Amino acid sequence: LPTIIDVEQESGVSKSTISRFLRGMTVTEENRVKIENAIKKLNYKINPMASGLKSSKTFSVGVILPDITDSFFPPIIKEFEHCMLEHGYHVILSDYANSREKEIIQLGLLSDKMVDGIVLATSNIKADHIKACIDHGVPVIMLDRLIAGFSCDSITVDNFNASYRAVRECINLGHIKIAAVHGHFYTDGERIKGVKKALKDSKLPIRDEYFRKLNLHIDKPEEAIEELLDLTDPPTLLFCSNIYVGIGALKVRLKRNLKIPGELSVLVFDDISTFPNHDYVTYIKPEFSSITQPVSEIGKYAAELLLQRMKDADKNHEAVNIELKTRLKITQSVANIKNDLSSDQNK
Amino acid sequence: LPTIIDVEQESGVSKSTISRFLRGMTVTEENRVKIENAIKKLNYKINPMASGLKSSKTFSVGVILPDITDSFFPPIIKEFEHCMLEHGYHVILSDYANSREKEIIQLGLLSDKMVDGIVLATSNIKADHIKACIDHGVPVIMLDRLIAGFSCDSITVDNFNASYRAVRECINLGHIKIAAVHGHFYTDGERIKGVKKALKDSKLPIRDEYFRKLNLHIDKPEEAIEELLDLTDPPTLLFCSNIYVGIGALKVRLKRNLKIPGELSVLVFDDISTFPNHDYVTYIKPEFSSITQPVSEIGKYAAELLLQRMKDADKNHEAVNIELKTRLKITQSVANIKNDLSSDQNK
DNA sequence: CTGTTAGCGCGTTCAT
DNA sequence: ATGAACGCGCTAACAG
Repeated sequence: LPTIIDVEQESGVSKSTISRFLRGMTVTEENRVKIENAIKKLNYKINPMASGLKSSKTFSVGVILPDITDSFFPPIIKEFEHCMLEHGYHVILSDYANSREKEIIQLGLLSDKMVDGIVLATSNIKADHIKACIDHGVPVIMLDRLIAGFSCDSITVDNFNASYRAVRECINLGHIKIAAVHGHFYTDGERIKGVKKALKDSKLPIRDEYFRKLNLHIDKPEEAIEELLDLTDPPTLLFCSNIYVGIGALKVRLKRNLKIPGELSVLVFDDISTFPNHDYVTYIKPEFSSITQPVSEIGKYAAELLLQRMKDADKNHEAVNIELKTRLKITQSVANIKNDLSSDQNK
Repeated sequence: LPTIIDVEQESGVSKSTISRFLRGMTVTEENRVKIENAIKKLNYKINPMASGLKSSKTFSVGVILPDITDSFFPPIIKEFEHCMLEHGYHVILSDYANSREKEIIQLGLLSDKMVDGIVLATSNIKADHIKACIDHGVPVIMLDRLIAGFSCDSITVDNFNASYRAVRECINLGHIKIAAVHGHFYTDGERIKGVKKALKDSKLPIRDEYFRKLNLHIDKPEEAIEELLDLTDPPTLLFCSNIYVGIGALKVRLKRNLKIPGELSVLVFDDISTFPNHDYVTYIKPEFSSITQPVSEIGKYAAELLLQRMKDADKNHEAVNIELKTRLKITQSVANIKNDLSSDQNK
């Protein structure tokens, strides 16, 4: 492989001038031509390792995820990788298989590998590993999930507010008996807080038997949902705090031939039909009401924020929290109970 | 950051001995202790760029895919990344967005970046870029798709044989009017060859109007399927050459409330229910008959073959083609016509 | 098995 | 704007 010295000899220009040219600094028109010709002739490529040894830049960034087969992530990564590539960065993918320990290990490995930055969707509730990484000079952007009491750059969505507003809408449609099935992660927590706040603000009771917290790596949401349906006083509306619970609702629907919204109204945080290879669920009518996350934007903003942090890596920044807006779509899957009972209350 | 020289001073052992120790060569017990203590005390980490500058190894490999949101790939990548990590390699992800040109660019970029190896699911029909990459000393493993007339290490599945045998089974069940909807990629081609061979070997006619080749980036398989159904002499069995066509069949099924197998028997290459977040389709009965690909194994074998190639990079190997076995599952979605017509032919 | 020495290819002072 | 010289941190070839 040709080195910069070969270019030096071929072009007759000294290698420091070539090096300057290579990083976009001004060079005599005459030298520019000589250099370009020599580079083309030799098919010279800069050696990233030699370059990185001096500059301490690898031009690669890490993305650390709990599970790449979770269909939520690929669209985010796709956009992220696209943006990073435009700026000359490669993306290293790390799947930590929902293991908190492995997450910590992966973060350490990437940091040791001297990636220039990291995007992390954490499953941990302590942030020591992240703090250590940042202290080592590697900027970290938290994706989708935060850690309580830890301030860090992040990209999330309006979990709390979106859930709050969605449930308020359902309450306005007359729903009083509102249940929720959810997981035990950060996002689930925020969303359920929104649900409960909506109930509270509408002076509705929060009934413990209607709130089912699951470990979605173990528990089957469809079972929890069936149990809710089989209560002597079942809910009229089910809030599914994520796609897995939404899919659980779909299973129950298919299994019991459940009438939506006749027997149960359903609202899902996430929109199954927008997930990869899932568009066919739109043929199961009525579609579940949904809260759509802007996955491409999540990837885009993660890239932009990370690029910014890497640009001025030395400076101390305030942590920036970018909270993207979701889109609420109430479909026929949520019954208008109020209309049925008292149509005079409509404006 | 501490360097090997700091360890040298701290431990009193020369840096070349330290370097040897670091790459697992034998060292005096006495020195081992000194070195380990110094490393621990200083929290020394090897500098991958300085190391790579000498050894020309980055300990990272590239995976180049047409579309990471295609649910076929994430499980493969997951396993691949897992295996590579165990051997100290990181995985760089490159999505070329189904663009043949971008695929070529991405391969060049990764090769320039001096990754130690590459796994590629190509969309190209010429192999110049791959040849160039291998000539530069970067081993390439082709994944899922081959290029006609180009010999290269690869991991595929038994597209031809699996399709052949599946269709033979259906023919044995009495099917004569067999249609197929398929895409224009390598795998589709192999599978359709298998279908046609099965028809030929059973002395059944290959009716042009039953074979629909689509550009799945543009054409909607559900439309082609509906057209087949609306023929004056419609097929009794539909072969879907990939998951997208299978999903098209699912759409038609849901949209027209199609009776399976009453109005149409369906066989899909790929099993929708095994795709991420898709297990709920098992509640739509009867499940489509399917040919399941061993996705984890694909990732595992790709990793193993690549590791082997990187180990003895200088030697010239014969190209190895690993063809993994799929699993056929004929369900109630394929009608037993023969039984209905002539139960006396059963043994 | 150890330590000494000489680069790997490039970035970055300096003087000019 | 340019060229000469040094050093980034590590590995490998050598002599001991």
